Amino acid sequence: MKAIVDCNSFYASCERLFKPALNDKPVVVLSNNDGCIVSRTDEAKALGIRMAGPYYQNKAEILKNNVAVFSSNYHLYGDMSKRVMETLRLLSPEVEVYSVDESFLDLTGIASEQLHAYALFLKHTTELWTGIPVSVGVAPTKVLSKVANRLAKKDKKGTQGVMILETPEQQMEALVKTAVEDIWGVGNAGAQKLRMFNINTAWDLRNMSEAWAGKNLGGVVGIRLVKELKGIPCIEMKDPLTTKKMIATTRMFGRAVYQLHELKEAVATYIARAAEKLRRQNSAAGAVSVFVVYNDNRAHQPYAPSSRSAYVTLPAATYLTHVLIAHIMPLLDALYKNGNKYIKAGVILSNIVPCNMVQYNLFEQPENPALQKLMHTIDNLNFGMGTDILKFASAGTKKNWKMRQELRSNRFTTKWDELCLVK
DNA sequence: TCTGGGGTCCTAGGACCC
DNA sequence: TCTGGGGTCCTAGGACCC
Repeated sequence: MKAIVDCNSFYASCERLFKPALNDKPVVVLSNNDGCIVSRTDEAKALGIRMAGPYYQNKAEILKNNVAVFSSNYHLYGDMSKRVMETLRLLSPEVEVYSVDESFLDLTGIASEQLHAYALFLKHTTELWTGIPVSVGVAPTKVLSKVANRLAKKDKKGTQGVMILETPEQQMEALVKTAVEDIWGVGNAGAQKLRMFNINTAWDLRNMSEAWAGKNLGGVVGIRLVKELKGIPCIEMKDPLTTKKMIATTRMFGRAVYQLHELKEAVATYIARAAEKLRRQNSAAGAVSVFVVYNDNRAHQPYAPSSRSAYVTLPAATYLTHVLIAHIMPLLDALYKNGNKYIKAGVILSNIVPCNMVQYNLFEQPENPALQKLMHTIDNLNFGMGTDILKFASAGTKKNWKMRQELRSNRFTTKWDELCLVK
């Protein structure tokens, strides 16, 4: 059996933790640039505030109902996430961190009659140790455990935030109550197609043949999905040591940018951030691409931006920030068009390899060990003393293109000067 | 005025090889 | 008159996730 432990309204719960007066009150958290609503408490959901809805469109409703609003505070959420995951690792031998707010646990070896008590124990211990409320779904497959988790979360009183789907009867009851668009792995396109075939619930889909799913639901993906719904595991636990195959840093600008030198500053900053992530997993990148998003002046549609991108394969894989910058800047020169209004840019590192396996050739010599040490030192200083204590000159110093975050709470758990004060 | 950021996996189709 | 078949590798793009 597998469990999924999922934090309830994770970002909003992190904010509540340091403002207990907000317990039982509606709270929402916004995306970067205070653009969209990305986390809502049950009270905010009950007001009809939609997930991923633009903030400005919900502002009236938010003001009227006295909803507490926060900008994203990734220092705080990242640190709380780490605490939750560390707690789970102490309680269970095999934990796969699936996202910032959820993990799969392998429950092999726990007897049937113990499952419910164990799931409750996971939930209570996590909440006691971290202060973050969670829901737990348990089932033979990952897809079914997500079904269980969703129902547990929807009916917290009735289920105590825990649901086990072990017997065929339990599974049928849960699947009948789950609409196709609420199944993990079924998106908008898939749901529409299923509805056309008059397949409306997860139970309907479970009863289709694998051959049908293979033909109509995207080949192997569809077959896997139907099997998982039937209780046959196809999506296994992932090795926690796997490294990322792609590393991206992309941002909307806080205000539009017109000048090439500003665009270059922003992109150099993103490269530095991406290279940091690369070094953290001891990898090197063999290719890098850059893209810019802009509104040109002829565009009459209010939100119909265009984009351009460029790609370069490096002579040898590298994790050195300045080497990456040197390869990207000429691409940016070529992409830039004077007069365009730039609203976003990003870099994507790919062809990622472990840094001790870099292939050199006749013309590319291995990195100088001194440079390796320099990167290590920069990373350590930036980590210990705050991001951007040390940086490359090409990243600029003014950064007036940086994103807006007007409603950010304190970084209570990661900055000395922002600790919670107790009178 | 105003709509995020960072990932994974799969498929189709082209280039190339013998 | 008549012009194969099978395989691999790579890339772009779509769908999906939180």
